[in-house]
Amino acid sequence: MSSIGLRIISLRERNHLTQETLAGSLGISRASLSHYEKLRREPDFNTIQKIADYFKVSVDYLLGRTTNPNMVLDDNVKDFVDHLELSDRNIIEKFSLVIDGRGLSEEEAKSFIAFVRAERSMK
Amino acid sequence: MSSIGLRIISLRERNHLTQETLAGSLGISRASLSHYEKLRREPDFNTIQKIADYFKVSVDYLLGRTTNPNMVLDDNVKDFVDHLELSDRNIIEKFSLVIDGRGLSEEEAKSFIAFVRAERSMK
DNA sequence: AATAGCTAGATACAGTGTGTATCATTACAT
DNA sequence: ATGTAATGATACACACTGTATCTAGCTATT
Repeated sequence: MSSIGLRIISLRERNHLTQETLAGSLGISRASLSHYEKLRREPDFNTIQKIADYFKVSVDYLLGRTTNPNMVLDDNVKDFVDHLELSDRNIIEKFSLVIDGRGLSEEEAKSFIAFVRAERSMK
Repeated sequence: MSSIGLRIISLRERNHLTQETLAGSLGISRASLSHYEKLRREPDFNTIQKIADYFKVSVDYLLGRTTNPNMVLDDNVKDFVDHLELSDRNIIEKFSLVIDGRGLSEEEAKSFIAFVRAERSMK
């Protein structure tokens, strides 16, 4: 059902962290973290968001609702700009433009980018 | 901190549902739903995912996170646009939109939003 | 092989948080 | 005013969580 345990394990090991160190960073006990990984306990919203923030993934990813851990950080403009040399298509795939919790379709995002370029070229 | 309560209220009212009917659809008691909306209780992951699925939004959105990859997209885009709850200005501030290395001016962003709305309203 | 050190899984229990029934309150129409 | 629908608030039994602690596996060193 839920894959949050496997996701946390994967993220933790990918970053070469022990349960001990990660738990410390999250401000919880190692035992609690172990429980989350082994699906014996469910972290509360505060904790799951700390985990998401720590690994810079979405909560939906942690919950196994999406396979894409990438995300747009609203205040991380630099990261966004770093990827602007990609094609429109890649930009769209890399970042999900979201308004009010719901994403733009790929078509809309493409139109958006083309629209801004057209506007600018007029000046 | 968490805005899940307001999000649920907003989604529920947008869809003209009472606590009673929504709670029924989610398989929980009305009292529980009321608690979630008033931030007296935290739904477990199973329930919050039911809510996300029901309204076709992400869990990240429900939690009031500003990041949001891989949305569950709703085909009814027009309905979505009709119910944008943020002002244009808030949308602009929220996204820090950048194209071709240049941040969108407020004017550009407004044009974009108007553009998307116009596009969507045609469907 | 034995030991030590590190890491993670399992368990028990006190304490906290949750779901629900129930009551109170508000809003609104008649 | 009265009735009705909807929501907010409260109390309590119960379930779940966080943590300490114990156990076990693994690796390196001697």
